[in-house]
Amino acid sequence: MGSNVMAAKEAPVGTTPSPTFSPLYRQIKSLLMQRLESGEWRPGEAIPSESELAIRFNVSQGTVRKAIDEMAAENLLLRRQGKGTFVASHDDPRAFFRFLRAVPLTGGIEPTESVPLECWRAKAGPEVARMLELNIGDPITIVRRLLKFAGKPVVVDEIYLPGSVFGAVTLEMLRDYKGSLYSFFEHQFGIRMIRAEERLRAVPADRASADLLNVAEGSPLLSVERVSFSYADKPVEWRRGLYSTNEHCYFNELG
Amino acid sequence: MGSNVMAAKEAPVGTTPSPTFSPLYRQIKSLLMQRLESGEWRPGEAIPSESELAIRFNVSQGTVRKAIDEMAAENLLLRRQGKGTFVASHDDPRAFFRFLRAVPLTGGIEPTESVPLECWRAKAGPEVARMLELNIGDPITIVRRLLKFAGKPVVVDEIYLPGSVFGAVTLEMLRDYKGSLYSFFEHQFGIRMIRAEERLRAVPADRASADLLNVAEGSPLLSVERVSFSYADKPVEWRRGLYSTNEHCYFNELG
DNA sequence: GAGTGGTCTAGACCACACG
DNA sequence: GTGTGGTCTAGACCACTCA
Repeated sequence: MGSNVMAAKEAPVGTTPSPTFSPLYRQIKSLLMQRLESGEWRPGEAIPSESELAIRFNVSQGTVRKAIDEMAAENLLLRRQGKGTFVASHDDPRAFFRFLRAVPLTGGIEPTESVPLECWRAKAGPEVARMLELNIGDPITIVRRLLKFAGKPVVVDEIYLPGSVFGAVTLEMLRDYKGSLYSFFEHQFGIRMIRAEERLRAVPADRASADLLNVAEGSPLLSVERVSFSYADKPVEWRRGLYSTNEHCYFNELG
Repeated sequence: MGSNVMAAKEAPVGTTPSPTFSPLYRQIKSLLMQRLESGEWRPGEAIPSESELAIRFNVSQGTVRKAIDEMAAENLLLRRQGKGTFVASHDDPRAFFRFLRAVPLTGGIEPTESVPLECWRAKAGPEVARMLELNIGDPITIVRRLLKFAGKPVVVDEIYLPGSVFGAVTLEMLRDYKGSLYSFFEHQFGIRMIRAEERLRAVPADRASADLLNVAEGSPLLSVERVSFSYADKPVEWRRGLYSTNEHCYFNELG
């Protein structure tokens, strides 16, 4: 019908048969993504209603709906019937469990507790620089913390953060904060993690980790290396966790 | 409009505010699931077109579409524009990678090869019985096999199957079959795996596994225990894999 | 009751595959 | 060209939340 936000076709021009065709709802999705990335709508806040967005973008409500559908499926937005559509947040316990796959072998759930151990500044070495798309020597912030399940130590994490964003993190801030680490990043630094890649291996326990986890030096630990991404696939955290898997395991569902 | 396949509301009757409301498209989805479970449409085959299903079920095409959308999102169906909608199959290499998360540390992909080692009958012990929802003592079939990446051994699997379904499996059949194990199950036994749960731990290598994987006895291995489910959440496979993670890792994406 | 998301419909048109 | 899935629209009505 009426003229839309942008041309329905982004000029093929080239020789390929259908190079860059993008349906309207994906263009709307892109616009919504831009709003999220720019921080115009913050985690936990409601975005405008479907009908208002439809008017604003000059498309039908169904088209807005399909854009939001996809973003809800990607856990970027959260729909609540009768209330509105909200920007996903790590304050939500569901997000917590999506990013922590350790569970007791016995089944059930146990109360978890994050114990920050250290926090210091350093310069990025080659590996961290590559993972976080930094230059070697760029400032980074490193956090070491222990994760306890039902009071028992289960995971030691070493977390590498770009100093440009997380330079102000201190051990005190971490200790004082009530909530998950990602919730902390969200509120204190305006960075929301939306996706992560993990690589798992089995490794022998080093002395320091063995002591922290109450296992014998050299006993097998589960090494979980993670790169977390914020909007626009920007890597903003690299971490390595060592999991004691005597009473817990890493749970994963394949579909 | 016209009368549909079933009542739009399944009589609340009780006192709860909205006990079992199920939208039309979910009822359609249930009907489609029944067709899949019954084997009326087999893996790889096309199901009737959306418009035909809409007529058959006396609903609009959009409603059928939404039902199929959900099933496609769950990897039960596969849509191919211009061709039709197909029952998902493990012949599809994409399914293979969804169920095998081992990748080279160096990145890239390597050719994989499954080497069946042994196949024998046994009776279900307490653990297997629980995992496969069998009775203790029920017949089971056990398969041991080695998974090689680029010619090198990386995973030893021990696979427990209910004898009632997989009693006819032999080492020769496994050796002769070209394709993945789940593809084999699909074609030879009509069982399609649609979902699996994995529990990962780090364990010391036993002598036999160490020899097969060319690692030292006692060195850390990644233990991956898996229960696979077919339609209607029926568990039909339990397996334990030991992964050598010196040159490979288990890759997982969190969203 | 007003506002929001959720469902369902009917119809038009587009993109793709295949003969 | 015919048939399939994919997009987009417009409108009606349902379910939920909150004031």
